[in-house]
Amino acid sequence: MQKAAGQLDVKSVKRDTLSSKVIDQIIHLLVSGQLKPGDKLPTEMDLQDMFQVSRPVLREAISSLETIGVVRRKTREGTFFTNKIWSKPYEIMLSLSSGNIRAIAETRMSQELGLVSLAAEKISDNDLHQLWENIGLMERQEGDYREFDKDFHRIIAYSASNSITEGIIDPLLNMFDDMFAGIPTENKDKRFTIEQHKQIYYALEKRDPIEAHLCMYRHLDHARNRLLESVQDEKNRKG
Amino acid sequence: MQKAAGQLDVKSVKRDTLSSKVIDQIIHLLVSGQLKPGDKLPTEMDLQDMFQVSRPVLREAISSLETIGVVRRKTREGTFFTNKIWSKPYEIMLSLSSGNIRAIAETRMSQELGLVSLAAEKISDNDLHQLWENIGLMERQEGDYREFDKDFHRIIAYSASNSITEGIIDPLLNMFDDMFAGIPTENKDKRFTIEQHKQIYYALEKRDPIEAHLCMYRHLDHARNRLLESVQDEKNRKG
DNA sequence: TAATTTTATTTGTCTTACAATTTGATTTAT
DNA sequence: ATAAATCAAATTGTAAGACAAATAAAATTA
Repeated sequence: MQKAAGQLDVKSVKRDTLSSKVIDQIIHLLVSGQLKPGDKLPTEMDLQDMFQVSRPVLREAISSLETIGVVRRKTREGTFFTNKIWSKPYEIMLSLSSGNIRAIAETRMSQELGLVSLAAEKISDNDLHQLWENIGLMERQEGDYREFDKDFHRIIAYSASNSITEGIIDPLLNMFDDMFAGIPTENKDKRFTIEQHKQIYYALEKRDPIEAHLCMYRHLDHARNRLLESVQDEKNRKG
Repeated sequence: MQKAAGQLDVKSVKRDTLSSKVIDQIIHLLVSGQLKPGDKLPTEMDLQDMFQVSRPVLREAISSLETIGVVRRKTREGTFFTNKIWSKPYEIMLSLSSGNIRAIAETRMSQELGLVSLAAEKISDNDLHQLWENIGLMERQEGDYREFDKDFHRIIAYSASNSITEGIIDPLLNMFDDMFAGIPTENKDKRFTIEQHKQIYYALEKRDPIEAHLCMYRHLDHARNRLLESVQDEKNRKG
């Protein structure tokens, strides 16, 4: 088999600590069907007995699973498997790309292009209605419209109803938006953005995954180019 | 602002434990530019001093960051920020969808459709060569060709060179493949799959994101339908 | 029956101690 | 002078025991 990046880097092989073994065993409760999303896990004391480890080791494992979004804990109430991965884990992951404009832009393109294809198949009439309303609100907005812009993309991403990967959208939109901080937007940008949003809306209305992808690709390609150009201008001004 | 799923679910708001605060502060070392991917973190003892917490709390935080893929640790050597997110974190996240055939199939579609669009822009001549070789190997394979099938998709996904999300592909391909376990593949399936792989290859060779998406969409739509039908047949046989 | 108080459950944080791994320094042998 | 063996040190890995905090549930009181 050809070498894959994930297999080449020895350092990425998971280290065999007790805590990581506990994680695998807890995950196995899901994979084997013994427990399912939403279910309550045994108490820390019970898990300690089951896995025969110390409490700090057990808590490291559970804290890790909470950070990655697979469990949630509440004092006195207990520990539960979640139903979906929320945004914080992705925010943490994406922090590795902090300041890396190209990486953030490309991650955004990759995720949104995939999600819009799925959204075209699954989008509800209510989501379509919300998209149309959002376009109207953005048109009428006098000042900063970027929050409406983000909402447009957010609605589409969540309409794909993907419980594992939808949580990536908010951190991505926020990081992308943060990179425009201090860079003025022009009115022609707004009109063009609205025009592109409408085209995406029409493609989604037709529930056409191919056309939705095409329109979204054009939109995000444009947004990426504007971002890279703005940052280049900023560097030229400061240079 | 319209309600977004991530904001509606109060339980997804991150709890304010000391360990989670330490995570935020460590992440801030990256976001603020004080440290960057690949850099070594201060020792556990130093971090304990910096953040004024106990060692178990500190270790819970670091274990969490290791599980989510943002740091790696080695006894005696120290703790380092990673350069990319590897597969294990995604495997853990995806375990929430264990047994959920539709969710896995849709996640795979979403991710691969996004990654192929990016790959069309970025793919190297070497990757193209590897894809063509893979098609040849798959054609000549007498028995089980599924490993070659996965390799084809793996090469494309990694050729997009996205350090944050590329790690999702291996667990996805494996989970998707596991669902075919016990379901026999027919020779006509193989010929059709090779045909579709070739079309994806040609689109990538042209470096055409729109066409690459279209071909990949057709391929994955077909694979998803075959999976759902096979599982339905299996249920009918057992029912 | 509703409000208040008490109890119990479970997670959250901490201190102290020792173990394990492995890198780097030192000593010894050739 | 160099290689091999041994030792010391640095840092992470694991554990026991204790107490705190949050809060759900039970018991008591009005």
